[in-house]
Amino acid sequence: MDLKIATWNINSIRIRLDHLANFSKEHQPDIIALQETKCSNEHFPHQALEEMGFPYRINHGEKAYNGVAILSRIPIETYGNEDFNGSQHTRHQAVEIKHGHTSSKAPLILHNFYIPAGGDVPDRNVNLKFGQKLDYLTNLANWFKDDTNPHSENMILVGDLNIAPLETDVWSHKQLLKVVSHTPIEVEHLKAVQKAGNWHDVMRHFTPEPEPLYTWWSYRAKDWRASNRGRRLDHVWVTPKMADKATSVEVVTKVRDWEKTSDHAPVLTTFKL
DNA sequence: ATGGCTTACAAAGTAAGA
Repeated sequence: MDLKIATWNINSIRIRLDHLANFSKEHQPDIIALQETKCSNEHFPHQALEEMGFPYRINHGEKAYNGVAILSRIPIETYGNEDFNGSQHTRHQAVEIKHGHTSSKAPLILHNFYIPAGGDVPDRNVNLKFGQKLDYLTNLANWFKDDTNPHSENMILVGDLNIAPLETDVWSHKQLLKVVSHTPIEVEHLKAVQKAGNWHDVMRHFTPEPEPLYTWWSYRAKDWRASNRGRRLDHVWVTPKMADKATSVEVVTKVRDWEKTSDHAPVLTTFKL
């Protein structure tokens, strides 16, 4: 079977329900992992999402900020959520995907992350948020290394990781070296997470360097396509067992053109199970 | 020219994004 998984920092789920409906209709994803839902569980728009064709929904949100959710057409069950830096922010949700095509005994796990943005100044001595971002990544790496945590050989990790690791993941490597999201210390921390879980970068498998690849463009540009000052902040990673099952990845830039859209474009990945 | 915009909020200016 084909399994289509989208990841999208939607920047408020409630204000963009129509966009979500249009995106779902056009691309027919089986599963959508959302970040920055900015919505407590109490106000989560279950009915609208049910009508959109997502009978399985897991929201892990809070009022006003952060928040992750996973919507699905096929059964999913929670596999846990972690607070990796003690901030009590809702930034992680893992689910088991019950796809029913069990060629392997190991469960198929999807991790959805919203990693802290990290504030303005890339120095933990003057900017607490930057320290919290680095700590989140350090603790995440340790969590993946620790065999007492629930892991599977079949895992997919998606989300807004808020770091553009490669030189061609940003519009200007030189001009962004001191800008939070592309500083060398953040890149090191992200690579440590990648190594700890033996994660493979699916987006760069299909679009190798040095081809530029972005998923986020600032709201402030008059014409985001013309200036094209993008960054690849959103990612799709897989464990080695899942790497050859991925058949395509698309950054759906068309959505970034929509009226009052998110500053992140959705990323759509297809797997053959 | 990276902050020019965008969001949430027991609402008029803050906080936060990145």
